[in-house]
Amino acid sequence: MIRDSRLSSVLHALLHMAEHDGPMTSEALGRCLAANPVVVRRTMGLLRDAGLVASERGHAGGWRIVADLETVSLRRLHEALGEPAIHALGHRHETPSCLVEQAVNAALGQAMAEAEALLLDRFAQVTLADLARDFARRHAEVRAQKG
Amino acid sequence: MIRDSRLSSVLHALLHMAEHDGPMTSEALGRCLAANPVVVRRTMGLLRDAGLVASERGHAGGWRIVADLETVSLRRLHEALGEPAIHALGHRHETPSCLVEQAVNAALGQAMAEAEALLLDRFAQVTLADLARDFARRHAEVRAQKG
DNA sequence: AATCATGTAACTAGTGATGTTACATGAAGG
DNA sequence: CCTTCATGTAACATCACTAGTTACATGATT
Ligand code: FES
Ligand code: FES
Repeated sequence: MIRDSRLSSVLHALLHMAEHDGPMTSEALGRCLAANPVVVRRTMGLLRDAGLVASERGHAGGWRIVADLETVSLRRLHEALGEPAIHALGHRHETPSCLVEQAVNAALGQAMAEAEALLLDRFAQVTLADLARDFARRHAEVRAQKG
Repeated sequence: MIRDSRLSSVLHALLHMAEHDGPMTSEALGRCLAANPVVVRRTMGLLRDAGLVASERGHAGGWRIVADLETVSLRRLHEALGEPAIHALGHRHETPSCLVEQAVNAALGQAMAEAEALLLDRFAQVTLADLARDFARRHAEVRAQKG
């Protein structure tokens, strides 16, 4: 089980919703993601708290996007999910008194900080609209091959 | 205990060993790392399998470095540890049939691959000797401040 | 009123490093 | 020889975290 696939999940869900008319229920999204509806609510609830989606109960209820696809970047979604840890590696002690460990943490920490900065920068430069366009391109390719 | 701190641990241990005459026991290293001696053996055993350190039993036994500090990079240590996953994030499905998920995985995967490549590159450019020199510099700084 | 769908709490499952106990194996010293 | 020391390794517990599941309350629509 990979550690955290929520960013991947919400992206899949959001693009689905973008291509879909009207709200989508947690159960429908759960079927698409092969995930449990309660987990969908749990995760989408974080996006709702961030003002990116809205939820409604009752008949014809479900989830819908309330943000502009052009302005929502992967980084904003990452933040909406609570900025979970990106790296699986870490230090043993954060603020060691030992000089050796300080040297080790400095070297490791700098490399990891650079990698994290790069990743967040890439995340900031990709929007939901970009992904929707990429999907449309892939879709057209497949149709062209079949036809 | 939140994440994988083995690379940090072995770096700390190796630099300790580098500054120390004769082999160091797992118990002594465990005291320095605030770790269990069995865990030390477990982790150092991977470095031994990679030919970076040697272990001996009995009186005056313990661990010692058998590689050149100048040639052992953080990346080589990372490999010796079995190249554990660097990212805490991941995809839900690796090879999805759904085009939406393919687009999502492509975008996420590229960003993560770039970040991982950068991190491994930084790891490749730092050797144990570099860290030892950094430690010596910090040590001199502290002595200068005290004196 | 019945139905649908979210909101949320509470619990379980699975994963992987780390902690711990226990015992076998081999090397040095007496 | 035999005691001591230290590694080698198995087996199991612990911890943190996401994901899965069950159960029930709440609110909106019909
Ligand atoms: S399963 Fe619905 S588009 Fe991915
Ligand atoms: S505790 Fe020994 S140098 Fe870090």
